[in-house]
Amino acid sequence: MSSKKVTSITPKSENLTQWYTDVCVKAELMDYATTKGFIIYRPDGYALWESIKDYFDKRIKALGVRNVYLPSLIPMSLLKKEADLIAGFAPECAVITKGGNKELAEPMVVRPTSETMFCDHFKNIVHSYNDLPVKYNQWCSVVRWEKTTRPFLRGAEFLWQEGHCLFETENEAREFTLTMLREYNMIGSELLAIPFVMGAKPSSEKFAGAEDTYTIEAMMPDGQALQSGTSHYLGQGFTKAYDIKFQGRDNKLDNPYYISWGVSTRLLGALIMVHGDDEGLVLPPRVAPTQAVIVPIRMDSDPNVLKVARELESQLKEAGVRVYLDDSNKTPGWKFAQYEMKGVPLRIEVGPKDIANGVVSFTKRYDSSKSTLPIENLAKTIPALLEEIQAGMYQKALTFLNEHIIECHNYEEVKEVITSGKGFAKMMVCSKNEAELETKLKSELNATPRVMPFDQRPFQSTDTVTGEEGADTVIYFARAY
RNA sequence: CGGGACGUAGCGCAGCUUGGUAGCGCACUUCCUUGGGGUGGAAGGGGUCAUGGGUUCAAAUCCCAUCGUUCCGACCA
Repeated sequence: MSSKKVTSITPKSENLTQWYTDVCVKAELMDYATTKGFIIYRPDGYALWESIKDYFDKRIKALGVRNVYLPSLIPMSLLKKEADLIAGFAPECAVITKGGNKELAEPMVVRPTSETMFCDHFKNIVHSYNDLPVKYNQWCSVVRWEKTTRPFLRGAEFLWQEGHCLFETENEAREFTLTMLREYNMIGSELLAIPFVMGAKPSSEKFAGAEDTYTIEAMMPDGQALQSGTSHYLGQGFTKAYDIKFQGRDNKLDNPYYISWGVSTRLLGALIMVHGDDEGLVLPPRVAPTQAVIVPIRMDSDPNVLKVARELESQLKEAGVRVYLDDSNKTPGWKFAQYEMKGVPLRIEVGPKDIANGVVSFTKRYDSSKSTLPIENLAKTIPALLEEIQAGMYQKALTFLNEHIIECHNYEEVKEVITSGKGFAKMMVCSKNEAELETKLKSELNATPRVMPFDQRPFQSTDTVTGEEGADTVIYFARAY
């Protein structure tokens, strides 16, 4: 391969964070905005979010969730009603104190999350058990005044969806909390080709005001964890604080059970990190804005090339493939590098030799494998190939995840796994030791308990660190983004 | 929020030490050439040197401050 003349990306192995930033900028997913800490979503970046949104919006509507929109500004007094929430979010709130030239009687907070606004509204619309359940969601942006920001992974403003639902009973609420977590997991398995670890957060990592927080955690290339989506069982804490009451079947007043759930544009960060390589972005076909690019070879000297390429383009479009024919006068080599950088899953080459042989050449982005397909029937074989790529990418990521969840039998092994970036340290823990363990791993290894996976099959009976008998919990510890 | 690096054309950089009114590569425009891994050539267009102040006859260059980006930590989705 010749030296990269147009753009170059820091190798992934040399400096992962620099590599990540390079890919975000050079694959034209985002640009930095003049407003500090904020980014501009460029078309190729926003398209990824739209894919996720389109997919997920259909899914939640099928579950009876309806979309709403609430104000982006929250009066300070309203936010303060739930003590844990304000304690958790106050340090990162943006506050507006003036309207026009006039000092506001009460400061307004730009929403960091909307539990308070939803609750304030819910108390007006919920009166009886007949009004339940309420299943609302909103697509919006939220603002959190972060000290340090990274494109997609942590920004002062990010796009997300926040689901807010009320139920008559605890069981229904808990069940839907987990339903949504499974939906999040499917965004990974069905769309982004990212395998997640599903499970519960230990209490120290729970959402401010939640009784239980469930998470999907992704494995980053450096073995660190990325919390990629959360679903919270909030119990009655909020509904009591905000005085939401309904008359039950027993004629008595009760507070409904509340849950909230969210995924954000952080998923784009996960997508970039999990699949990207030294050549740039690698996209799974189902989210890729362009699924296949056709590169004509020697199109000027052989007029037949462009003719065949155009036929192929319209054939594939008709078959529902998001295809792009690059008939610009750039050289093929330039085009190859360009679309690799942008992560296009499949490159199709059409040249005189191919036409003579009755085939097209193709290269899969994710594993660089090259082959040919007969030129007949491409409207069938290309979509099948794209699905094969999707599945291949998921398998590759799943293998990586499994190889980097490492059972640890003593503290030395935990230390080795964490400090050498090998992945998640899978530990057996006696619940009574959990708090102490957290403190120890936090201070000594900078690792936190990421998740208590739903798969709680024990791999030994003794506590990984203390060696005591009676270890009852499987926990993954890791460094986190 | 601490520590380091950086800010000069769309991108990547040189120029700064030793002040004298801005340059290179890529990208862009036109033409030719080439075309199966970033072709080669010719002619062009594009910059109040991050911002503000100071020193000076004169500042990209020296001094002070501010802002921004980035990397490494701490903190948080």
